[in-house]
Amino acid sequence: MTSPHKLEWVRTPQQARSRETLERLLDAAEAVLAEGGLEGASVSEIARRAGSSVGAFYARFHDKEGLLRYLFERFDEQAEATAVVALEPARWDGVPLREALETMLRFLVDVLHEKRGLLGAMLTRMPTLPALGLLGDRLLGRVSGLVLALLRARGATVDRPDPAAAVRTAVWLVFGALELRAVAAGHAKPRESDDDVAAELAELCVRYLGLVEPKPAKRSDRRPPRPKARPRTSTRQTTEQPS
Amino acid sequence: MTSPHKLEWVRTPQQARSRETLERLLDAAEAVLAEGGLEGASVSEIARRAGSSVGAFYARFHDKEGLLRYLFERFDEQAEATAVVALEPARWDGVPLREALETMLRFLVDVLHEKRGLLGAMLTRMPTLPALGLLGDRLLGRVSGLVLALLRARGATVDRPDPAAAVRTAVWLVFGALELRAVAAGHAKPRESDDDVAAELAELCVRYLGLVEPKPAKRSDRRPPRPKARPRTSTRQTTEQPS
DNA sequence: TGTACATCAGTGAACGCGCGTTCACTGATGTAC
DNA sequence: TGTACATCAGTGAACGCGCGTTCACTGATGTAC
Repeated sequence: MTSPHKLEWVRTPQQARSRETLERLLDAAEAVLAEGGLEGASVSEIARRAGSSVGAFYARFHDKEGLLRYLFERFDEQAEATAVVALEPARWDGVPLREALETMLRFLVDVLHEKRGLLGAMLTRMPTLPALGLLGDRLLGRVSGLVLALLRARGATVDRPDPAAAVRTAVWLVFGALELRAVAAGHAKPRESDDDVAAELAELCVRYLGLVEPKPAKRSDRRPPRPKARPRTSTRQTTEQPS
Repeated sequence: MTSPHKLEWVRTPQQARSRETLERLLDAAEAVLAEGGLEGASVSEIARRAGSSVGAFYARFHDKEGLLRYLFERFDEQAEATAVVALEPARWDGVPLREALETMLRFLVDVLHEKRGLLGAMLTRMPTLPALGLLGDRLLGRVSGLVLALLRARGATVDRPDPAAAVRTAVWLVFGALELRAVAAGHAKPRESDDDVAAELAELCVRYLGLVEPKPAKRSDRRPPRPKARPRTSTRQTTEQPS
């Protein structure tokens, strides 16, 4: 809400009441998208689910496109903020690389499944909205950079001529596969368990990147991993920095 | 046209003239899907592009849903038939595994890009049409089986506890990543060249599966690879067996 | 604190547009004798 | 081969429905004095 460029997509609320309405509309939109896809997400349905009205919707957004753009941009911001927190080297002090990878990937499986409605909508809109592709590209680049930094901070070596490019490809592979899985899933549970998928993707990273970690110093203060940060639920903005 | 279950989605044409109209409608539908996605693919637009009329459309299909189901099923059949031909061990006699992989993956990049409209539509419809997910699952299983058979026929070893599962995962990764790339691309050219992508995916397969091929027998009749089979353009059915 | 007024927020019926679908009709093809 | 009829194929205007969007109106909140 504080970033000024968002004024393009949403009419800034002036009172607490309308801010709440806005949040409810956003939550409802994501819920409806997850259940019925873009086709089931009519403005009246979104308003109904939010316990609001069509008029209230248009008091907040210039048009339906505005809602979608706002949701996409918010997703991008939340994803990046979460990645920054999750990939901070300090968070994984004393945790073996493979375990760290698995924990992160398991988390990613859940997030992408939760956001499958939004992801599906983004995929649908991508051919028409080239800016969306750029958004995805930017996020991919940002996450890859963070992963590379994390690996370097741990002193892990990547057995590839161009580690940066290889990491980028690995991130792309993981996102592509999980996005396909999440969007294709619908409500049905896929055949492989989420844990198995996370473990396999960790295996993929280790093998594809040729990851080797230096022997850990046998410190006695090895802490167990702290629980991973969850992305903010859509009722709050996630622009604050990681602590 | 010969498989009887298709009668559900399409009204079998009786004359050559109407068969041609049907083909033109199908081609137009794919073209329109590729350009404007599901949203741009109205019945009147499809008919217009086919140089036909709305009435002619409904003479062939019960409804719009019928067209989509037919296209999806035809894609599935063509994909499977192409996979059978492309993954036949004899085709790759004397070709090193890595080169074979790269050639096949390069081909896959092109096909998925060509079919990006249809793939996008399938992704959009998947949450609503659970049958589509099953279709994808079946194809994934079938292709994985063929890949595994090809590897075995060549005497290549897979350094994984459960080779079948690992191959399946690899196929899933490749499809997911390429589908994301193709659908997200729209008309813009992605940053990495198609050749680079194919090479990287080959690297992925070799490393992730721990592929090792036995030294080739130094036969003098080592033939160069025959050109890969192209999938049939939509003006012909692809139910014939590989020669 | 109380009152008057301006602005913000929300409501839901109404409108117009584009879509999927139908249908009365015309033209082309095949068949019987 | 020619003619009469039946069926197949195609046309495009018309219909109805649901969608996105607007707007006249009511209610809530904030502010000036």
